[in-house]
Amino acid sequence: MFSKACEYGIKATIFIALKSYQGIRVSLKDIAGEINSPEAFTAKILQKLAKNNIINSTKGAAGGFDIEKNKIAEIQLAKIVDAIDGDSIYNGCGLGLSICDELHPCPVHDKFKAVRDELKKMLESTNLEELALGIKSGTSYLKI
Amino acid sequence: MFSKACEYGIKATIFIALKSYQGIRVSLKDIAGEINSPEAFTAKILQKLAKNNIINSTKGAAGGFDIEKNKIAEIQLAKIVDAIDGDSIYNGCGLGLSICDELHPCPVHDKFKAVRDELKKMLESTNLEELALGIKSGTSYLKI
DNA sequence: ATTAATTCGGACAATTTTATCTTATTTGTT
DNA sequence: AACAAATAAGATAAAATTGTCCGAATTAAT
Repeated sequence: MFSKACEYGIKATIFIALKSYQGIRVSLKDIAGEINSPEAFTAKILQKLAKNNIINSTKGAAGGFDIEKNKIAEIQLAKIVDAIDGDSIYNGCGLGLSICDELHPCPVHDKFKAVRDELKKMLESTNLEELALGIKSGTSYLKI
Repeated sequence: MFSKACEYGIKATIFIALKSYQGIRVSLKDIAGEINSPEAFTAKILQKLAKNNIINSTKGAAGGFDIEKNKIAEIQLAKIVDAIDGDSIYNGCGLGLSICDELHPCPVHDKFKAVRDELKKMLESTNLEELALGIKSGTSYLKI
């Protein structure tokens, strides 16, 4: 459904949010260890997230990544997905047509639209706070 | 959402179904031209569909691909997707965890489950006949 | 100032997906 | 039987995605 990069990006952001609530800035190494992802590849993804103003990155010793506490509840999953994979998942044509709309629909246009709209709605209505909370309370997990 | 191979596969199968209703067996060249796909790559996909008993392939002069008329309404989108992309789209974990279930869910497990279940339901309830009909009646299109 | 711990950025490498080419095989037609 | 028109199958190539490495830049601590 999503690219590997996007999967890592979502997990990383959740972990950073969780630690940010505790006032802790986390390093790349911590993140990669926690979400079980390749370090250097994760670094690239974090850079992208930082450039999209989803996370803060701080260079130097004692540097790392964090998110302002009061921003966490305002960051939707859609924003993360958009930063990494773009919006083609819920906007592009299901069969890859470059033009596909009500006037010139692909054979599955309507059927896909329903599913994609629900996906979009879900991504837009899910925020980082609730996801981080799930990890904190031990009802969900970031690895294995 | 789906791989390019799967997109081509779906479009090809719809076109083959449409022609099969008219008693016409279509060649690889016709198919690739109609759905605007690379010929040799499309050939590989058709082979896979044939091996999965979704389409028939006939070798030799006057050969090509077709589907028994009475099978067309029985072939669901899910069957085509499954043959080409497998079932990971609606069965795998949204964040790529190898184990992700009610007992050990990823942070987005429940939210994704809803969307994926709808996708699955849609794929399983959509059959080739209705898709081919859309093309036939000119209400949907296979290219551009 | 020096050092150590970090992220950044660019180059590179491996893997997967997509696409192509070439040769074999099959089959209808002459 | 020979030929032409197809698909099958394997090898190869190109492109995209995923993953790695290394030197540069930044910053806190000593």
